[in-house]
Amino acid sequence: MPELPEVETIARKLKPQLVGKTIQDAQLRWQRTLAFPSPRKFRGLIKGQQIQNVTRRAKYFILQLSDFSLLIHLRMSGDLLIKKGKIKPEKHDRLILNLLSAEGDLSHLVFNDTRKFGRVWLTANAEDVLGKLGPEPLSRAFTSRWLHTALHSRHRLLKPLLLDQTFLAGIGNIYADESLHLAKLHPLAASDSVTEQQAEALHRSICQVLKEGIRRNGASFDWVYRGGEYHFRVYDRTGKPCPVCGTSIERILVGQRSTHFCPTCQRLS
DNA sequence: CACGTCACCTGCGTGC
DNA sequence: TGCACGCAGGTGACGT
Repeated sequence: MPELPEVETIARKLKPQLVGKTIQDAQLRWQRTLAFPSPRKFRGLIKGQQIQNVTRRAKYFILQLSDFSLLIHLRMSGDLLIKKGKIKPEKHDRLILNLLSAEGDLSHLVFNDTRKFGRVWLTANAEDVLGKLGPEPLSRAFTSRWLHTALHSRHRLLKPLLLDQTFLAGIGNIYADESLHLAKLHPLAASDSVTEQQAEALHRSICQVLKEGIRRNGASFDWVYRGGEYHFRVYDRTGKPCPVCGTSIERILVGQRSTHFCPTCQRLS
């Protein structure tokens, strides 16, 4: 489900509710949700850990604990919720952490994930999981110079390259389509054919759509994440008018992923 | 190295 | 109403 803006939105909301809480116990309700370590070790290690910070790297949540990092990836259908008091698990709750505040109040961090693709890691070395990720698009490391050079260091189609988390980390199917449209670049363009001006436009567009996503608290789909108000330009708008020129938005498959673009604004040279 | 295919999962909308 | 089918925000393991 969530891409960088959705994860950032959730992380900002969770942080004040989690920092300072102590993890009393964990209920793992779907074994494969836990990527590392084994369920037995996980439960032993996480008990008594205090949550010291909540941050984000790409589409991963990082819960900084006393002695470990708890990393969470929501993949397609995951969500993180806080519930207060006593609770009974819902159908798709995969992991529940029982939390205790300094005042002795009970609450729960619930990882709900319909499709079971989401994963959780408990590790002393977060780099083992995050080490292969490309730069953060909203960091100072991501510049249009870097992007232009990086695009020319490979021969790939633009859209699949934007989705490659080792190239640039945090963009998913929505924001890839949205940034290519804003930059007036065709999703099937070859990465090493992009001019310096086009790379500048793409850099600007990526930053703009991600910031817009964060400002609007992410995008919403009625069946999963609610509350966000990011407005799609092309994504999920097949047959509807391009907001720039009015041409009908087209949908094609690129690398097995649904891809939306304006055939007038985004020419393949 | 680049790309295609499949696997992992459940649920929803569509059309017959 | 029932049922088959296609589709979904992600990633990783294969094979060519």
